[in-house]
Amino acid sequence: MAKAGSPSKVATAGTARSANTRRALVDAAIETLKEHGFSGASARAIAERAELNQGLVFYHFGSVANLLLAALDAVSESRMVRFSAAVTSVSSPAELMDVAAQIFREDLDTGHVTVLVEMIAGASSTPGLGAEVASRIAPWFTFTQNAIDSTFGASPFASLLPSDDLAYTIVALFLGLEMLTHLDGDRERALSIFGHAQQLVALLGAFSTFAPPKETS
Amino acid sequence: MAKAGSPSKVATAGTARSANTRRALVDAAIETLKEHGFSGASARAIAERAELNQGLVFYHFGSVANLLLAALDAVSESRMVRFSAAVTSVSSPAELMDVAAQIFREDLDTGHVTVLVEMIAGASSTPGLGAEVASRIAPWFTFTQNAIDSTFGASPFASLLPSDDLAYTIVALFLGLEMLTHLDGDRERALSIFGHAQQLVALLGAFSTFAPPKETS
DNA sequence: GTCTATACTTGGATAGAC
DNA sequence: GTCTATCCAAGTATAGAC
Repeated sequence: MAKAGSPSKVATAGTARSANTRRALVDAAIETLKEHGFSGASARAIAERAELNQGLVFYHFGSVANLLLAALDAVSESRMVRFSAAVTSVSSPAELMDVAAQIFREDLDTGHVTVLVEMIAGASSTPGLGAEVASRIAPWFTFTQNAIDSTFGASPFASLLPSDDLAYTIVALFLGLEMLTHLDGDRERALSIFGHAQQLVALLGAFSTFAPPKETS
Repeated sequence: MAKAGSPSKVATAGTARSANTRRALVDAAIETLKEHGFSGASARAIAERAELNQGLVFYHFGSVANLLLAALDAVSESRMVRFSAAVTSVSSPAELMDVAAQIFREDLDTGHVTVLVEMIAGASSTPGLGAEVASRIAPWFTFTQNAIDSTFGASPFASLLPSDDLAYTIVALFLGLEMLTHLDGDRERALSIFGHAQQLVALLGAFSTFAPPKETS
């Protein structure tokens, strides 16, 4: 499946300025994905933005698809760090909603979710890419599910809406809202929706007692 | 904005076999979008599938982007017809949920929503395409909102979740679920989620009386 | 080991044939 | 008016320079 070659293939540890070049390419790939989408993220376009020779894409990553996956890894990791930090300070469903809204706002500004969306949508163009993207999205489901479990876990609502399905739904909603917002440029619409969701959670809280702050292990 | 030319430009009524060629190209464009996504939907790929000369794309539609928009129009119209028919027989929120689940299942099978998703995600590649796609998505918001108003309209929940925001959310959820399902191939997951939504609506119905079947005008 | 110059392939677009 | 043969630009990939 992967072609054997001498230099880097998929992700050589490498040393020296190689790392700099790779980082520059990954950064440029992220920006290009945000600005011109998957179909606009060619080796030439990315290299031009990084002010590097186009051939370096293939030397360091083997293919454009591999570089884009590295870009997806980078944003995914950075977002996961940010998410984790934000969620640790959360103890109630209402607070979790606040964090979710805040995170969504940030993602809208930074364009990080756009990278996910473009990679998912672009996955169907290249054989095998879908599976690679899917394995990189998977952590988001478990992360979201954990966040739900540790706040809504003891709530009576948990029984009629399993947290894995809810997590899947929330990720889908994030992606869908990002896509539409990116399309129509109507930031306020999505933020208004998060506002309603916050109210709704508050209302649900009035009907029943939720789980107390649950420390992480 | 649009380049003036002799033959068809954007959508000439045309006559004779021209219409056949155009239809064949549109059909092939839809299939190509479903199978290879926006970035794989080149003039060559589409024409090859239609067994037509690649240059016909430009003669009949002026550009690949215009052909893809025509494809979006076609699926959008066909889905709108299907939707409208399904919704007219609906009189309660529970029934509306049934119809929504049914429609989603159909869209998953036919791949119609994939076309929307690919066009939205691909819009950022070509200047001006985003606005065109947005104007073709807009009817879906108003349609969804109308469906909500005529079933949930008199419900007390309408006050805490405006129907336009709810419609936007539902469209976003549709797109997001389709994207994820297409990625991981897990049909059952999305259908399970619709099942929970149906239960939830039923539960809400138990808390309060909903509006009676409201005839269209 | 790192990078550049070059080869080759695919895609968009049109001049001109029918 | 409809379509095809052809042109040029952009994309991927690599052989070879440093």
